[in-house]
Amino acid sequence: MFGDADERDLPRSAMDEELERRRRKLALAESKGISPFGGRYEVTAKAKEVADKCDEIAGTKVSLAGRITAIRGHGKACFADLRDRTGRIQLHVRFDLLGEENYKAFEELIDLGDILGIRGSVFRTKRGEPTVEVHEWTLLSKALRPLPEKWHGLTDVDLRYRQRYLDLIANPSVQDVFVKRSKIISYIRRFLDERGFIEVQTPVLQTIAGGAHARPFITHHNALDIDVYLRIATELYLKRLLVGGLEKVYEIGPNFRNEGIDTRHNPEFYAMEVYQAYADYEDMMKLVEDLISGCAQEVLGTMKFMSFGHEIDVTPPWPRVRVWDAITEATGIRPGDIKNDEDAKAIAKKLGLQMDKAQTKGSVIEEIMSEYVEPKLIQPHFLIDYPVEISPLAKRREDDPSLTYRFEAFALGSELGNAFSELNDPIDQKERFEQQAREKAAGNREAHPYDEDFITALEYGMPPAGGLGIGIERLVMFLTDSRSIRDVILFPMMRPKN
RNA sequence: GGGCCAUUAGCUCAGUGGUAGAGCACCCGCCUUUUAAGCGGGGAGUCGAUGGUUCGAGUCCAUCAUGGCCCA
Repeated sequence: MFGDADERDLPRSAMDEELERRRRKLALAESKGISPFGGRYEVTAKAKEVADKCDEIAGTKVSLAGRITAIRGHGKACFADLRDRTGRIQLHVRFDLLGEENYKAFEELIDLGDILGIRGSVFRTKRGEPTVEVHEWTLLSKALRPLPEKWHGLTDVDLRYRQRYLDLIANPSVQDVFVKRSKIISYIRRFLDERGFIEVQTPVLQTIAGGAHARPFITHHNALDIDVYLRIATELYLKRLLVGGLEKVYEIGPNFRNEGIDTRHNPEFYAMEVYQAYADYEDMMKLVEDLISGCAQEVLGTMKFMSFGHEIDVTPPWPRVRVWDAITEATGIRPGDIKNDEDAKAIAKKLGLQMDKAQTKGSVIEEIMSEYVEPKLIQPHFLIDYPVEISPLAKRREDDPSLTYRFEAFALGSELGNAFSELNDPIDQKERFEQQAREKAAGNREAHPYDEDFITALEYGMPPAGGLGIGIERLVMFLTDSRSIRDVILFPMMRPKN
């Protein structure tokens, strides 16, 4: 009496039934001699082009390919939507044009989500919709799983990031962001190439992870039996190329930082670094203004746009504010108030700064900046003349050796770029590394590591130079009004399921 | 690391201790210019997981998992 529950009687979920149904259709297609996963297909038109030029090309034959995203049955005819990279176009599939067998095959075999090639002629319906009257259809790929819901799309952020392909299908605006990302990177390359820079590739696997303050990922090279790090920056290698005489170089590529994940941080991100011999940080400020305003003009068609609820204007020139002027204005604290680490601790206490890092002069200044100054910088600004303690690779100011020729570009309270006149004095550089080593010993895990070979390179002579780094994701977020870095990275880092 | 919130059908969401719901999608029927097509009918669930409280838990409690927001 317990053994008679046949497998056929077990409850099956809607999903099981759907998968089974689609697989049956696949088998049915094969039995009719129709390949469910077709091959090359000659495409002569795109959806948007047909829609835009509908009246101009009405009556002409076109060939399109794309995914079926809606079918509206009408008895002996049906309307369907076909989506390609450019947009959506309506199809009209008619019994009287295809004949009984072919029309029935379409009705029986095609599901939402299938990828089809179609040939037909362009017309406009009574209701004014640009449409392709289908003469021939070809199954190019059978979808074995159903698409997310057509009206609300896919909103579950977990699913959106883990199954980005579904997000891209269900939410067309997501495609726009990544097309813009592509255009931004492409513009940067064009901009720099036109100015005589050459793009280079330096190691991702490094034995000393320098050029920034961050903890690296560690991995292991088996043949050499050594630990190596994924790079946190490209800076020190690019400067070696200045020593080598390449003079104007840049690199665009991934960096890796072993830190937490939030709306502004992904452990893997893209950065652009540029170095120009015989230039300085003034040149770099000009370059940032021209690059970002030009990029906005190229990609958005304007230098004034909405981002994070603010009307942003990136038209050059951008205001410049000295770091200490900004700190004094915001807090009343003057450079003389923080002469050493003891002063810094007292100031931190007075301001109620809660810091998990060691409270050194440099780190307290950084904390004051991020707490009191940076959030106010909504329109593009340059903060200039950073203290030497937090700028171990930047050249000292001649008129005040406690400061450097360094700036950071800010907008919407967020850093867009970091640049300086590069330190090319090997003796000073060595002392800065030694200072960083002391900070490391004092517990700062993000202190810059000592790089002996880099010192050696400088000893051969590096031309004075301006250098610049820009985080690509921050720039894309800024220009596309994206609230999370995960919205501008196709496959952001996620904790694995199960 | 701390606080708050979310997790229910493939998707989007209702459901405040007493029979598991809707829209889309899916299946069947009608329909040859519709478009969130329409009309009629139907099937679909490990209510994130594990414990607990209770006569009875999607609902209350605890722990855990994943994600989001805020804080550090």
